[in-house]
Amino acid sequence: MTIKDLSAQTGYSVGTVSRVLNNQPNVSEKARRTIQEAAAACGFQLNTNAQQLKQQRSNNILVIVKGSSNQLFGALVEAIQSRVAATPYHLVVDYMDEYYNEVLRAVQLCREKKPLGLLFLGGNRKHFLADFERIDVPCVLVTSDATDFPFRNLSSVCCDEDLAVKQTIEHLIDLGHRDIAIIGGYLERSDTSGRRFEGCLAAFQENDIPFVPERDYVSARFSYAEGYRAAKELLTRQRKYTAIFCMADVMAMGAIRALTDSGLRVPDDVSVVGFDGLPIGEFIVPRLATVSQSVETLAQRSVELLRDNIEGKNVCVHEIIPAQIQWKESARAI
Amino acid sequence: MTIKDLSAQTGYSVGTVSRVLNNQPNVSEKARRTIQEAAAACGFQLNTNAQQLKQQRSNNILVIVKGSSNQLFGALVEAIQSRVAATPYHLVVDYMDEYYNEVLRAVQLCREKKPLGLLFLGGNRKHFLADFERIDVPCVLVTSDATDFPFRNLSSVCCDEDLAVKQTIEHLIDLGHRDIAIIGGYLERSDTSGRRFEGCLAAFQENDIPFVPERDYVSARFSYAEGYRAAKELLTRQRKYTAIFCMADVMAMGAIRALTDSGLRVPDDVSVVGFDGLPIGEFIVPRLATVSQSVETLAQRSVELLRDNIEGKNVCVHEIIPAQIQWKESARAI
DNA sequence: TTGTATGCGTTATCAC
DNA sequence: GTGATAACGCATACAA
Repeated sequence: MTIKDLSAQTGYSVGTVSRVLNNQPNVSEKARRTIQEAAAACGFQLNTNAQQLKQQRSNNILVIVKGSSNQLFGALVEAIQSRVAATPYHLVVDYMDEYYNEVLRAVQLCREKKPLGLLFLGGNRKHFLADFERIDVPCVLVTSDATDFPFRNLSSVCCDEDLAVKQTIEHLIDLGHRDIAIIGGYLERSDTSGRRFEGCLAAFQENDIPFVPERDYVSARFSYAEGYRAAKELLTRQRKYTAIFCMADVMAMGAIRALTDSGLRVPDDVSVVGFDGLPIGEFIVPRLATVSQSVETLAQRSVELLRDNIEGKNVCVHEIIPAQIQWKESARAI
Repeated sequence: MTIKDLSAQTGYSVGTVSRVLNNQPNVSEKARRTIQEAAAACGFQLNTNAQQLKQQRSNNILVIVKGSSNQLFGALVEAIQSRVAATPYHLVVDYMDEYYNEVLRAVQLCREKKPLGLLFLGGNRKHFLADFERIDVPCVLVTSDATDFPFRNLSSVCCDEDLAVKQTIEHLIDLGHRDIAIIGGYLERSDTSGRRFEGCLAAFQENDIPFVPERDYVSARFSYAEGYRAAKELLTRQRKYTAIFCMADVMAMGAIRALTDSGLRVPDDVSVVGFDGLPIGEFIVPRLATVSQSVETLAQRSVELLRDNIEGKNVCVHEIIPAQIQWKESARAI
């Protein structure tokens, strides 16, 4: 079934059929009705390949997701999905390893899929500086800040993570904690971790709390298992910690399990704070104290921004969304 | 950049260029080398739309996911993704609400995307019987059984869920439990729930354990929040339960939180058992007793089966994968 | 308002 | 082994 068949069937030319099917003007009401009915009757659908070949573009928005064990991104993809569903565009999702080069992957996919725009869920500074110039469609970097990148087609939406982390650590300090350990990502590879690390450092320095990265920081991937491992490792170190801040909820949950397995109670013996605000955090025992990023807001703003740019607004915006610090049962005063 | 440019650049005709780029025979080694080098030099990539328009098909495998809060499917998608990445095919993922009609959606997407084959993550019996005949590409139903469907292009891969559930309940009975409640899906809408429910009934009947669905069964969606709600509801009922079996780990975790909030301890006061074997289950306190489905095996077999059929084997297979019952801390003998 | 004709980038069928 | 050339299904500029 092609527009040619539809043309033969209705007596109108393919031109008119095409115009009707694309809701274009300059078609008589009668022709429109006739053709629409005929199309509906046989469940006609335009051939996307022919359409896109002719128009030299797809109507896809591409999401590039760094790391699939990061549940936050899973939730984000879902939220983005439902927002894009309300637009004329299609969403194509591409997952890749946490530490691969997302920009090179994007360059590749742009050639292959010719998307209208790109959403990066997570991104590494070095990769962008090295190769982003090769991408010419509008992009939005989500959960990282692109303010000081020299690219006119790259917007960003993220939380004020460093500030939120700083305030979180400071609140731990207010609660009486002096021996605080951090579990986070590999700083040399993860900008997100770097930014959150800055927040930690600032809090420690301004409050004269001793913190020696080599001793008090453990690197891990963003997963339950690695959070578990990292906490176990902390327990082998000399210093005795009363609080652990984890740069992701999944790590925090792994850490809580590790502490429990070692006979420590959370929060009685050790307070644990995560980052992300995953739904599951509300349901574990104890409820997880965390820095919550609004998945809905992140999704909404990034899709809106991308749409604006796809549709010609041509603005490069860097939005900061406030993170919400949620003090729940897993942290306490000492 | 098109094969025309490549043709002009290398002096060979578009025919030869096309042959080289598709690894076809009847090309001289010299031509092959020259053209491959030229293509590599400018990072040439065939235009998928033109290709698929000409060939009248895509090289996509489509996954239709029912319900996105079901973490099991999330894990499955990931596992499937990595397996398909090792094939010549591309994976396109489509998410839909837990209770929509996945078959109608599939019919629609087949017209639109012309995939080589379909993977259904979850499926409803009624929907298949009503409309599946409209789909003519190879399909695999994952996590549900399609043995008694009259379709030659529908295979299936799933666990022996009813048996596993029956054994699980029987083991609860062996542990001394007599007052057992069930939290599951809406039976009229979820075949999966129906099948697991059969397992429950069989166990109760064969062991003469009283079970009245109206009193001892609560319907919920597959999410943390609904598991929480369902458990709270159980607590308002007359009967006092010593064990709750939940048809999904997410429900079980919600239920544990609800019990804890009501001053009950798990497993001391109430044992809780889930279904799925999600990674997080290993990390919550207490570790979740569960019926574990091997995500890896499900993914592997369903992709292999689909590939076989796409590549012409034309067999319709229904595989049963053994579920593993894992007794962990959230259940105990009384 | 409608019809006609051209070309998008590829593959595949022929001739050579 | 290689080179023309005709489709594939559609959008669109232009003619009517």
